[in-house]
Amino acid sequence: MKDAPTLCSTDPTGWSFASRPPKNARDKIMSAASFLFCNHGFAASGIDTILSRAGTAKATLYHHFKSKEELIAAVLEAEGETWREWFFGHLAEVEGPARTRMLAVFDVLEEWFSDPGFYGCPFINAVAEFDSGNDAVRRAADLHKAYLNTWLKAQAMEIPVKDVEETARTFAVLIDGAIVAAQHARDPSFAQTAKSLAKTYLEAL
Amino acid sequence: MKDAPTLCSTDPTGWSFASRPPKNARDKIMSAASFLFCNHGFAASGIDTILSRAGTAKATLYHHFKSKEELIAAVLEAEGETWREWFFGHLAEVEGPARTRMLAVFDVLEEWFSDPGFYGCPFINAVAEFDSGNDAVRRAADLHKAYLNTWLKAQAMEIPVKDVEETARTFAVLIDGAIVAAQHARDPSFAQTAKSLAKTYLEAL
DNA sequence: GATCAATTAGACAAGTCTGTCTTGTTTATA
DNA sequence: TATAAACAAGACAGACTTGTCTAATTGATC
Repeated sequence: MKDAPTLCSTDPTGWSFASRPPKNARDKIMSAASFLFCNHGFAASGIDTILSRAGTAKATLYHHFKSKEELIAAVLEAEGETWREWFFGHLAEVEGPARTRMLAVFDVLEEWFSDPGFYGCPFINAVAEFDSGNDAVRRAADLHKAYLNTWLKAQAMEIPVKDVEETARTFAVLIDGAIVAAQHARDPSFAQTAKSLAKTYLEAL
Repeated sequence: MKDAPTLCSTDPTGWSFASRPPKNARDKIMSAASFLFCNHGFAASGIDTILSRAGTAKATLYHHFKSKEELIAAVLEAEGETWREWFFGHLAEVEGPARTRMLAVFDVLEEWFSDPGFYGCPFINAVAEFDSGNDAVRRAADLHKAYLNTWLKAQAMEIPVKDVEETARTFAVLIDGAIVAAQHARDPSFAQTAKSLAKTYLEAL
């Protein structure tokens, strides 16, 4: 896996979205939008600000995306894909049984939390801001959660555990809790709090 | 304790903020703003929309609050106070040792999650939307978290546990995780997932 | 070299946003 | 009853919003 996370949060220069200097205008826009949405919120980031950061023309943005809403959805999808690639990539490198991999989740999370530009999970933040007001956002968030849930269930089956679904739900609570607690307190070590809780849970199964 | 929660989320009519039919214009504005901020987001709720819902005049709003930012801060403070009164009030009624009270947290949470108008935690949502962009919001969120932390530590000392601070952190992760998971999946039963995890944690101490 | 898509630059429309101000009315209280 | 605070109604300013449109320019491909 790459040594540095490739999330939008990790690079204040903003060239972080996919994989370094974006050449075409579309990527430049996505990169700038990712950075601004994640750091200042979706509604708070205006089209003109995004364009000014991207250094592109307005007509170009509306050539690639039919509306701001579509841009938001595209950014969330791309951001999610980048994140999952990084996250699951790290976990795939973990040696040992599925149980070890499940616990390693929280070490990878801590690395994420430790990034100076960590802003929380874009999907949690997006649902917090829009919730019922934007179907595309909800769909993107649901998809992201589904990916995570699938991975967790696969690990749980491999351990194996009796109630795979419940184990996945348990880890979902721990992951979300660690993210939010770390974001609010600006303290990456909440990942370790969640990890030792996860260890206790697995031992008690 | 009152039989019905008094949170802004619980009453679509919007007369829920503090304690039923608000008489003065200030309360009407707070009530309308609470409802709209919580259900549609802070940036998405315009002053005119709030005024139209509150049935008050614009000059009245700016007579009581010097800006929208101040209104947001006031709403968060009031919303937090109402929530804590309801939450800790419920828990104070729980009979038995501190350990039982700690676990009852998740039953009270489930009741909250089960409200049809449950929109997640206003503070989590506010930090997600503003984060670094609004000091008053962060202060209100920090204060809310501090209240919860104090309560958790008091219970942990009463149990008693060895590391009071770590137990409080553990419960903070569980509570935040349950809130976010329940909000995203629209499934109140995540409270019980967190509860059984908490039980395992306390038993393993 | 010609053609077509991508892009730039910016004016512009039409609406929304917060916040101010004026004028007059209600309400509570001393 | 007199006085002051609270409130209503709404015009208005000025800035900002998303999105459209025109016109000129670049770049790649046939």
